[in-house]
Amino acid sequence: MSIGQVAEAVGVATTTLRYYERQGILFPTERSQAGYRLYDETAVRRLRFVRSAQAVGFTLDDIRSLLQVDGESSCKDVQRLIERRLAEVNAKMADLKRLRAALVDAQTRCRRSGKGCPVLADLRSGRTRRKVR
Amino acid sequence: MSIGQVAEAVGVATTTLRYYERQGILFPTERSQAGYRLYDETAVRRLRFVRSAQAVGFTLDDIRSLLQVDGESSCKDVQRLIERRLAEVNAKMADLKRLRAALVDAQTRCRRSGKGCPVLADLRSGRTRRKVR
DNA sequence: CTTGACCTTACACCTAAGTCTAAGGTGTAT
DNA sequence: ATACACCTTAGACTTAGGTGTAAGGTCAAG
Repeated sequence: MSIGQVAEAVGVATTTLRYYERQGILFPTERSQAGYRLYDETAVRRLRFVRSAQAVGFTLDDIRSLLQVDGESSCKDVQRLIERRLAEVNAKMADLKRLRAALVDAQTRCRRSGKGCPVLADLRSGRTRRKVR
Repeated sequence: MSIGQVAEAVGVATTTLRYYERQGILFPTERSQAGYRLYDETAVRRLRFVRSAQAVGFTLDDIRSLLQVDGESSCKDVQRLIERRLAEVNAKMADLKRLRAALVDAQTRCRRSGKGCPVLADLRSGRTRRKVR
């Protein structure tokens, strides 16, 4: 398969495939006599793997290690990555919850106020919500 | 206050303060005769506000609009802005929830498996969870 | 045999939120 | 008066994940 066919099959730009190659993530199995990259079916699967992993928030760095692990090691490395990512997600959600509470609070006070803006007043007086992280 | 004092007070690099100035987010109230930036207390409050907002994922662009409202606009604008932020925050949280569910699921299956990695197997076979974001 | 779609390379550019560097001016403590 | 910490500017660099451009080679169809 040519680079364009693989790209088409997975829904990715050909430039992205070349980029992945530079990043050590996906290589063509061979080159045509004209120098064209030639891929086989496993490239498509591998590429889909990359995109799925990205969709779940893994970086290309993470994915490179995942792909290196792929084949021999137990789940240990994968679990470590998941754990780390999960901690990040949880922290972010806690942050967002706090922010949302603050916004809802501001909204409520804003609606109740007859004149003047309590939120602006707060902001000006520096009464900001507690510093996060 | 000098740039260094403000930076120290808020726990930010002086270079960051100059960067914020270039970005139209925080300006010194005046300059010393030598050209040194001079800030007052409101700068510290404003800066803390910026850092809090950043900590929960607002971009400097977002923050600039928030701060612009601060100066002159009416409560209506603030409410509109709050509404928009709230929608963004809720969307972000929904994304994160979906992401977390996928991660937890992967983790669970990972832990249950005796040998081989079900996550890698899944991803390799292209059986991905629904795409997030 | 030329047009158009596709491929190659190398290199520059993009966003975001800064950080680093060079080359120089200022303020103060000893 | 000199060492040292601090300040100034402009401009280049950083990370991540690519995108865009220039200049050219290849392949199939008409």
